[in-house]
Amino acid sequence: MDNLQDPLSFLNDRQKSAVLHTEGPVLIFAGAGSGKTRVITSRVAYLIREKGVKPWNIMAITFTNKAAKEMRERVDRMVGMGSDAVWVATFHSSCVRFLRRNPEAVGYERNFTIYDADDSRRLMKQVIDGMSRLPNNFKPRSVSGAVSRAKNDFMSPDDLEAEKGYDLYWRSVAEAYREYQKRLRANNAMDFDDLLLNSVKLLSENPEILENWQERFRYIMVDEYQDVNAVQFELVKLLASKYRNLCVVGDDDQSIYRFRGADIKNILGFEKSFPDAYVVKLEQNYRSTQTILDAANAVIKNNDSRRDKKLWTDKGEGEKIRYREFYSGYEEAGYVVDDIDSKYRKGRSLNDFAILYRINAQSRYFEDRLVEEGIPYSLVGGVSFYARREVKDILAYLRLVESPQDDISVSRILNVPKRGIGKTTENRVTAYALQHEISLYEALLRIDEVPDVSAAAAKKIRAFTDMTEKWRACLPEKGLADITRMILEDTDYENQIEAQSNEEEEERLENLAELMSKIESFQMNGEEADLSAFLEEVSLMTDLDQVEEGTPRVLLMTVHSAKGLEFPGVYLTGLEDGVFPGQQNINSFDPSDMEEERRLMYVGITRAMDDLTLTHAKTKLLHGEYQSFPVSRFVKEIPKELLDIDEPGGSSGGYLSGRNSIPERSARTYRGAVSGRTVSGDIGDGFHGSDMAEITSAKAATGKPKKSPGKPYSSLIERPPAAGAVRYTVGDRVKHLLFGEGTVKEMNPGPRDTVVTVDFDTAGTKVMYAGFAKLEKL
DNA sequence: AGTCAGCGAGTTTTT
DNA sequence: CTCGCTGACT
Repeated sequence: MDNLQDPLSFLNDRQKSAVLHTEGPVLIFAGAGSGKTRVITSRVAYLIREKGVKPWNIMAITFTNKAAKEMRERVDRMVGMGSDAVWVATFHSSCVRFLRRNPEAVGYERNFTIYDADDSRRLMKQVIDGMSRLPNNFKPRSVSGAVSRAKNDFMSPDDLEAEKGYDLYWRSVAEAYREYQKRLRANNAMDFDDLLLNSVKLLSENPEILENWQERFRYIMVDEYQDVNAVQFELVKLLASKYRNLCVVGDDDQSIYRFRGADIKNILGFEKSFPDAYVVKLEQNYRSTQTILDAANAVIKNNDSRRDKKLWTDKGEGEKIRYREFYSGYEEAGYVVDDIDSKYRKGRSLNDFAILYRINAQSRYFEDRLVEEGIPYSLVGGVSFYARREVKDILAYLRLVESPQDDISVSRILNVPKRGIGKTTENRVTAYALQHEISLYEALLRIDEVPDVSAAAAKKIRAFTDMTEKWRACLPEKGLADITRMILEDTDYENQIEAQSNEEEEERLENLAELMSKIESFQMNGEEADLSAFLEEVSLMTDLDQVEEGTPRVLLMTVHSAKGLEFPGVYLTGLEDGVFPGQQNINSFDPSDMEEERRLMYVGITRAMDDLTLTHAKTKLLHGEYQSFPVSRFVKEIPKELLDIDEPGGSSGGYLSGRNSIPERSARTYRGAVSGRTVSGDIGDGFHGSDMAEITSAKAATGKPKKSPGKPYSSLIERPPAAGAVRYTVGDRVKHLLFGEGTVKEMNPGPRDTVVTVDFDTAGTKVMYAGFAKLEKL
């Protein structure tokens, strides 16, 4: 006990009061970096050590596995013995545990499958394919989104139809929704929304089960409360309604998940649901310099719907925030990477830096540059490891072994790798299954009864089901890892990949090896490391959860992913009006859309501890076309005196020429890359300090201009245009493929190519590279 | 049954 | 630009 920290040490007065107020509802407004995790963990420790509360009567809910993991570690450290009985989990994994205990109460079997967004979209596509008379623009993606939003609002298909059924589109959404739910049920599967929804159903319809959990969780704490949606709020209310010891911690200014149903009203209106709530505001920030906080405050104060609060720190003023403007995204990335590089040379760890952007598509520029410079990086987000095709294929096999009712998995792998079971056969089996209301797999087992299937096809199908049955039979004695190996072997999966001999082949095999080793270490670590536990863990895992500490590397991620993290040096990039904030939010009629973007900016700024750099590229490749963007309105909301502004004169930044002074570094081998973007091999030798021509020729020399993040030179590097392409001059009328006709206003020699400004008759003024614009003189 | 070219469309953020 | 789908061809 003695080596454990006193729960109240290192807390300021406000934090202390939040910890000491253990009974009844508590609402903590915790500004960015105000030590909220410390408050929650201290509270847990205080409850156990000073109030004699049993560890198993305490629940702490978070949104991400990462947050849960961090909280778990800190609780362990502070509480010591018995801390493992404290329930620390995410909303989703908590729900899975509720549902696994009483699946029958919501009409499911214990081994139900969890569908991720991709599975769910596939199912929706099947549903839509089976519908007649579709409205225009009826795409799985948008329908899935609409259904998800309905679910997050507790709306059933009937509700949806009742509310919006006058409209053909929404009537069809309701119809698809109904069928989608039916099929989920038939597949013994739940999507992410169902995990929450069915948990609420379970608890609200079964008083004895609810009572059981209420008795268990006498003290409940919810982190990132601003992100809860209606269903999550209901769940929390149900669990807390008996003892009412509910402590929620959040920051309305950091609510950035509205698009997936999070409702800021839940935190702003908490006192309406719990009028006796004790409210604490934590405004002292322990993370950032005053300058950074001033900037954050200046931006966020432009939002109307928020609790007024103001972050402060005693950390001192610190450096000014650097604002840099560039002509292109390429230059922007060059600046950021070079800056990191020079700090790295001065002894800073690469772990000190994060490059943040609004949209994942922007990562390319930075990846390319980091690869050129030979700087290790990890990319969070994008296509996550478990969403990669080959990984999902193998997981689908495993799911099939676990739950034969899972039609989505069956149809995914029925002919993967190719085994001669074509679409025609699949359609026949599917029709038969639908008709007889059996699962696809069941129909495959009864292939002899399915009409019109050739003997040859039936034989192949029997080979497939025999294999599956064998795996299922072997599972109990062989275990997860061996079964996976058997699957790989029996399906000849790896050889099939090799046979394809395209350039992703190597990467795919690496991913499979990675999956295999993940499975092995999973099996080694847990006591109940069986197939279903693995599938469950994997289905709730995200990229961010896999970021490994240790290896020094720069992190690249979206601002969304960065929430909850902090870095000494942050590069907040792509600050263009139209990108951040995004065009659709600029166009939106709903002012709260812009407020959400502004909160995102606020989150981005407040990630920085000491150094913050804001960058803006005037021209960017978006939707396959160069477009010019003005600086983000959010940058303009920051008082000038907080900024160190250095706008390079003219269109070419001075830093590019300065690059030549960067000495060569020996080639470095690095690996890592979350999300399977493993970067390895000798990279960057000989090309440092190169100019564009060298890079381009080096590219040509490799003979592989194909873009692949794992390989040195991406096709996204802007190349010089074909020579002699420019046949017009200022004042000429020209025609553009997309923008139509216009007049050339300006032509400036850029660093690599002539920059043309054209005033289009209908599309407005565009700035573009002559080599790319392919303008035709009229 | 499988392959491949050509076309069109879509692009935010994620548990 | 890049993905995914369709449809024609082998």
